[in-house]
Amino acid sequence: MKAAPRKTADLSAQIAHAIRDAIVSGELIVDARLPSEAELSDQFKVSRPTVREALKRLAAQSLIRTQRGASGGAFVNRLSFEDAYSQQVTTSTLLLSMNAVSFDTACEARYALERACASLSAQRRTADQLATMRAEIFRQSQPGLTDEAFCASDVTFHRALVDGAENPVLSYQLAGAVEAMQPLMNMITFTARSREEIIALHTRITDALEARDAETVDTALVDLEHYTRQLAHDVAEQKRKPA
Amino acid sequence: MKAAPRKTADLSAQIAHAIRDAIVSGELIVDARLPSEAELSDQFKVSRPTVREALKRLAAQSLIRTQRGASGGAFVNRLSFEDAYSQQVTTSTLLLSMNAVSFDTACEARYALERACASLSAQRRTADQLATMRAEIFRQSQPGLTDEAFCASDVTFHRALVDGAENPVLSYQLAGAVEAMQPLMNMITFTARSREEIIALHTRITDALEARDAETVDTALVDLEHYTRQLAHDVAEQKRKPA
DNA sequence: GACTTTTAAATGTCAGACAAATGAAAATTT
DNA sequence: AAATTTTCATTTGTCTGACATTTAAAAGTC
Repeated sequence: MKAAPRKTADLSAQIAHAIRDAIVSGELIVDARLPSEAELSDQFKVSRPTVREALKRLAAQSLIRTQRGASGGAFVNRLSFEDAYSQQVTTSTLLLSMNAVSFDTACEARYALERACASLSAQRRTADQLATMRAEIFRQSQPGLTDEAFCASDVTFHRALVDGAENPVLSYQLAGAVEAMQPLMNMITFTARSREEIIALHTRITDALEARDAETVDTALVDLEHYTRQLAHDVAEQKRKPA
Repeated sequence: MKAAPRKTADLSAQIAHAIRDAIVSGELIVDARLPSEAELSDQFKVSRPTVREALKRLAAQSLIRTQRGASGGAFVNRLSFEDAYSQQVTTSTLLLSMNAVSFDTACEARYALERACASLSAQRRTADQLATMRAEIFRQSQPGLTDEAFCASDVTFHRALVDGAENPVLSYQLAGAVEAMQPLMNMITFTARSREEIIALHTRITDALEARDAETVDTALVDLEHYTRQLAHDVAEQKRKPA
């Protein structure tokens, strides 16, 4: 953890980078306590506010956690899947909203990833996950449901599908993508007719999953992707000439 | 962008959250200039160092950039695919190293995602990408290559395969996963025999891609996954009894 | 008009101080 | 002696005020 000055960046950025490298390289292991802010100030020959800014940068990435009081300090954080997942959601959401990624592109990516999980889910799905999916299908069929609630249920349904793969790395990657797309999905108004269609596809997916029929799950997901993109396309058309 | 106090967290965390919400909600658009640190201090009724800590948190996530001098300040950053990608690499790397994700799990996730891209790549691959892949295959066949260089070339090869899908969302997601696995891959010693096998599979993939034969690409990737996992398994065996 | 100088505004950094939390040791009580 | 309370040192959180540095625009000069 030595002060390796890179380019001419802020001191706080340099220090954050140095500490981050120490963590990534394993020099600082999980739950290890960093030197106190005063000690870091001495080591890096900077003031305490500068050290603090560096530590806040790391805290923002969930790399460290801090605790006040005696025997307190900054500790290397074990990055949980949840932390990683929420960071991914934020990043993906911003990427989608700020870079004007088209709905088609996002949709294609999402279903491509989801289909990658599907074959694994077909092998490994538990009764629990099937129950979750069927419960969400039931919820989706309730007449009084708002569009937002319908979409939220949709997310839960697909998360269950993804979690069925029993691979936390896949779950974390994909769940981020699915959730990040929710705002875009919310912009689509679901008519009673389109909900019916989606529920039918969800049922087809769940049935196939129960039968461990990977191929049918795959084709159903392809159909769902096409249908979703068609819906988005129709909404865009309608907006252009709202006669 | 009002001061909405959440729980009993640090002030800097609260402020960072408030500003982040303003960005995500679109209240602050790309390239918009935030109020100066002094003005933010007044608005949130905190001191400048506290505001600065909040801003550093946001800077760590590439949500803002700062510029010194007159007409300088903090600006909402357009999150580039590159920024998102490097964040994803960091997060994925830490997740893999700190959570003791098994090689099998990581490998399975990686190839599942990669196969998701493959069918799209088969449709859209350009001559350029094919050329890159063949160049890397050639590099991999050079006898003097170190294991690290072999792995690096492997990453480049697979990135080209993923980029062939012409879907930046997929590229950003998957490239992170592939790169994060490199340290794990580096731990595998590639004998001349195993390199030969891998090169043969890479060639099979590239040929199939050139012929736009999605199915063969898929099966070749399945074979490559199995072979990679077998190699890792053998290495683990060898370590247990290095007779 | 083109160039140079000045200036004001903003971030970057520093120093010192106090507040608040917290665990451990010391003192007190039972 | 055991249990409880008090004290205390350590560490982060926050504030105040100041100065350094950068930078673009305004003012001045040729």
